[in-house]
Amino acid sequence: MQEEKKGHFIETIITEDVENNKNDGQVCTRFPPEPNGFLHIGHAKSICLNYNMAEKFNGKCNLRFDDSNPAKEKQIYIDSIMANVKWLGFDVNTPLFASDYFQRLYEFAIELIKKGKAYVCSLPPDQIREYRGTLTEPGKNSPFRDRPVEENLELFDQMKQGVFDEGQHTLRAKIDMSSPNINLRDPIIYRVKKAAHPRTGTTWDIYPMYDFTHCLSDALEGITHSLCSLEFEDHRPLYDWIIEQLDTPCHPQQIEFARMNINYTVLSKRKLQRLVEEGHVDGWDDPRLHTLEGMKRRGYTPASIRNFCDVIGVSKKESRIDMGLLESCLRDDLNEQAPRVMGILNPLKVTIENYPDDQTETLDAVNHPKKEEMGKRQITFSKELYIEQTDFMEDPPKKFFRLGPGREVRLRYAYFITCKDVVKDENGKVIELICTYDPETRGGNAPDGRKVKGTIHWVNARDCVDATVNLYDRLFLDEDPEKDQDFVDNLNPDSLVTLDHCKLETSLGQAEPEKVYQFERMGYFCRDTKSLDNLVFNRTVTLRDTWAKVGGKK
RNA sequence: UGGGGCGUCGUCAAGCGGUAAGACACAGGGUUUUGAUCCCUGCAUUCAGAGGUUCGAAUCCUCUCGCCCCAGCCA
Repeated sequence: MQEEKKGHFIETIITEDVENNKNDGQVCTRFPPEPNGFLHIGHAKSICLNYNMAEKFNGKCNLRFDDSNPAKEKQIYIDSIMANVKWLGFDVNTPLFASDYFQRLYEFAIELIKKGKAYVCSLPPDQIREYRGTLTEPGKNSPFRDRPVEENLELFDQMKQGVFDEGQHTLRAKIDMSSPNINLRDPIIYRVKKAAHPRTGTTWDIYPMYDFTHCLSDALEGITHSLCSLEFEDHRPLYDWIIEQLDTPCHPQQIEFARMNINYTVLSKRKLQRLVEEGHVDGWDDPRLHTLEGMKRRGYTPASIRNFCDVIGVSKKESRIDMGLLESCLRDDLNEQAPRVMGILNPLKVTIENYPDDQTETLDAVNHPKKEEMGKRQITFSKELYIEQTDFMEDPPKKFFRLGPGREVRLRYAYFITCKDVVKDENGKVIELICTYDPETRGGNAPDGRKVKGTIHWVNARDCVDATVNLYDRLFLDEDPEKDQDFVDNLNPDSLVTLDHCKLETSLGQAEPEKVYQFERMGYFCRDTKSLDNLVFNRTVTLRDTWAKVGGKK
């Protein structure tokens, strides 16, 4: 009854199709990755779009690998892609492969030849290019364009038998060499390729090209709406042409949308690959990368990514989304889900001079301020503590609510403490604070109603664990890393800062991998899955920090 | 200079002839044992520009400008 919103343009199109009972009112989409690399956040947009449209209209979405180029495809990519799609929360129980259609595709090619709509061209690659013409000049017909059907059939069969080398012959669709749309200038639909295919091995010596494979695979699967990115808009006439020539089960409708771009990062396979190969990052799953593997390791949740894809919308306008929006979606989810803990990144020793030397007491701490069901945990307190270096200033400005000489603050869940003295090393660096505590403020409230401006986090120096923490920041300095420069020259030298000997509350010693915790006041962190032998945490994202923004600190 | 697309707030994005949704960001204010969260409030007399049609246009027409994609036996 409140469902009045129209949705994006693709949803509008599908809605109308269903209302008009097109395809019997059925909706079937597909996500068609080529297994030649790892998935990134841009793919997530397509995944969510396709699966969501299918779900919304009670249809289904096929995960279909577009594996028609054995020279570039590998099983590890297939495995990773499946794992990523599943991780995002979508069904991958029955993956499909274009390679499963190779025999049928071959038969379709024969049908085309018999109809006089395709021919074997024996022009070498450079000649094919020359004959194709340019953007402004028409191409010219191949001298092999009018080969008799029988000869075409025979040659094509020989191509299949493997009697020719790569590049010697191709099968081309006979369309129009003078078309202003270059894709229609007798496009190659089959080529000789002697590489072993991850799934079909060496059974084939010829492989269908994308334009031939994709539309026919869609048709064979009964896809109703074939959603792809803008650069395929020029291919649509070819998509339709092929379907129209052949006797196919249906004629899917190709609809194009703009792919995702995000500022301060790069998303193309080629660029990601270069970052990995040149060693600018740790690998495909480096937490600074927006590959799904990297984001997972960074601590991104599937829900946050799905929500992000939902929030950014779908249109035909090329856009660059603000990284801040991605982070906002992340924080939204993490704020709800992440249990709170305390951890000190840059420790500053604090000694409570009026606290009994050997005493240790236990205090209650809630795991989530708004979700009582997440329970409580107990933390210990003693004479020796650690607080964050940034929570103390020797000469604090008026608006600084934290600790300074003579100032009083609340230690979260514990007591009010007052800084009495500052201990420095020979270089004048503050290395320890001597404080007193008010025994009356146990739990954090003063019976006399006294207020403090600040509450800071802390850790018991006698009961904590040592950890290494990776602080990640955006990988590039400029919003558009490619503007006027090679993007690798724009890498942020501080995109990774590693901190050793961070002091965390003991419970974190058993932190589960892939679980994200909020280190109160510091951000969200998760155990690094690549270094489980040691206690290493990755910062997923910082907390919003108005104080830092005002210029209070770095 | 061929063809195909796109131009609405800083960034995304609704809008489909009836007088500019929402989100993020930003700026104020409130609550708060995270300077977090949460909660209010503000934030496009204007829709790339110029003409035109109309009682009325971001929405229709014309022209202009800007940006993206296409000449792989990649997808």
